[in-house]
Amino acid sequence: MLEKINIRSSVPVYVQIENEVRFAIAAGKLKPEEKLPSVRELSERLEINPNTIAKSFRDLEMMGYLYTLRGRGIFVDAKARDKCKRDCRRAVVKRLHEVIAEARAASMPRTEVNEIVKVCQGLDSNPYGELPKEIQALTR
Amino acid sequence: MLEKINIRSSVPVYVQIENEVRFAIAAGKLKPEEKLPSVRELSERLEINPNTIAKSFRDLEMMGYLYTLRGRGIFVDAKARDKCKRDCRRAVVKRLHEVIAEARAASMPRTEVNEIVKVCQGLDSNPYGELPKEIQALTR
Amino acid sequence: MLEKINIRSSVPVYVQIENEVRFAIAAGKLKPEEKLPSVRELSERLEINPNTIAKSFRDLEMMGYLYTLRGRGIFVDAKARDKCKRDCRRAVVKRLHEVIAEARAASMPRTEVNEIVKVCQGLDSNPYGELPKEIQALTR
Amino acid sequence: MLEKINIRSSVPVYVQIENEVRFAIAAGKLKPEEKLPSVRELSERLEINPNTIAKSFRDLEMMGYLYTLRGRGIFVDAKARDKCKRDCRRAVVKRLHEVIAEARAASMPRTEVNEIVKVCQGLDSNPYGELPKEIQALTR
DNA sequence: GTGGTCTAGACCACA
DNA sequence: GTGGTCTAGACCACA
Repeated sequence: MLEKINIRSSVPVYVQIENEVRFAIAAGKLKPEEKLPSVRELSERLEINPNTIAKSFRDLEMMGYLYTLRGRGIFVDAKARDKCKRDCRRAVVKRLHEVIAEARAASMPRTEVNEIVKVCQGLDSNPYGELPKEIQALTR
Repeated sequence: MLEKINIRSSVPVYVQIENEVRFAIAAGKLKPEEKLPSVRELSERLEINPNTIAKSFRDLEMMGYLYTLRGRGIFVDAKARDKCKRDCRRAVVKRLHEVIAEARAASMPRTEVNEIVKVCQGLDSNPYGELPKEIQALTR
Repeated sequence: MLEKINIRSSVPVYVQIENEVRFAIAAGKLKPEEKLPSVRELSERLEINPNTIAKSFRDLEMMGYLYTLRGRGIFVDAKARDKCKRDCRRAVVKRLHEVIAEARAASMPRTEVNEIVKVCQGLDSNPYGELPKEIQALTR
Repeated sequence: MLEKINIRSSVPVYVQIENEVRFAIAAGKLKPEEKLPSVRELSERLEINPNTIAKSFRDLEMMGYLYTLRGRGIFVDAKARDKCKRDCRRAVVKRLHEVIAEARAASMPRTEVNEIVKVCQGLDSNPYGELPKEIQALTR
């Protein structure tokens, strides 16, 4: 978990971290009541400013996914998974709508959009990493 | 053209303007060699600072979509349309890949993604405006 | 004369006109006391705003190259040729210095600069038109 | 680096900054991955508005010479040097062609051009500063 | 601390 | 009339 952070991505680092954690909770990789790695450990491992990681955890706590036990660490909320799934779905809906509306605005044929979706669905890649070659092939 | 600017969107105004122009070129609504409205006129019509409009036009010129004739105005480059289509396609591919990879990471079933795509494809909405009710219904 | 105006050049149209006239005087193609074409005729022939042509002629008059006889036209000053040669030389010196100093700043070897100069000296091309193919070959 | 900005020059300040940075990259004074001074620091040191500096950096980023890491700073792109050399060469070729073609148009003898080039090559002066006395001597 | 966005407005070059 | 340059300064996102 959290090995996929890409500081060159246009997606802010703190958003990438928040997303990684939420995706992990939604996917059941982070279990209810499981302890997260400490800010310090992550900061060193990922070579990311501790303030950035702390901000992500603070945000996730405010959103109700995590809770802090002072002196012990940060833990996954027991009811986080369902909430996570709903929120991830909401985000996906909003962004798919935006991209597809843009494609319409540029009068890209719907069939092309469908083909691109099909190729993307067939992969299992890091959203913030370099584009896989199957995707790069589509951009020509 | 260019009536859709939404100053409340998190997408910066200058990016919205650039996108609107590119979509219009790609869709053939702005013809090669056609003159764009003047910076001042747009600034008044859209109630946006002329510097912001000028920045968008400058960017689009650097990208090769527009060219300036001093004292006359700003025009659509003769070869802009093909370039625009390619670039718009590239952007759509990149972003669709990102969203769908996120959905995978959150282990959202592929069938759900397909359903959302289907609904979005059935609409013709402003990418930066308020979410249409059909889309809002999907977020619950 | 004055057929070489290129409205797409980054050199302003009025400067191109002024230069063309000065070069023609320096080269002896425009003789002392010779009458220039009227603003109106040039404006129509070159498809250039009459204000622009009038500005060029006004400037050239202020610089002492031309004089106006009201109702008759604009004429080349009798002593213009020597002055023109001096001024052209001055401009060439100033600009050659600037470009060569830039080449030094970018640490381009002096030998390369000399080679480029040699190729340019071998041609007889329009300064404001498209680059001739011998020059384009040098830019790779 | 960047001490040579001349606000009285007719070359716009942001262009001078862009050129200084490009020359420094081409000459190897700015190394790949090196961090540039911050916008604020330069703004204070050079007494130039931060917006102007930021514009230069933004342009250089769009041209592929620099990249930004949010919250960290602006850095030299790893592949910038070769690109820079090519682009600087291209600019020198284009401008040398223009000046020399002007000299031809004014029927200045080629030998004179060669002499001026020779003197310029013997100096190491700031392209945008005052003309050195050796050059001024040539303009009489 | 870093850079990015946007507004307001002066002033200029150009056609 | 057209766009370009530059300053000043507010406010924001990010690390």
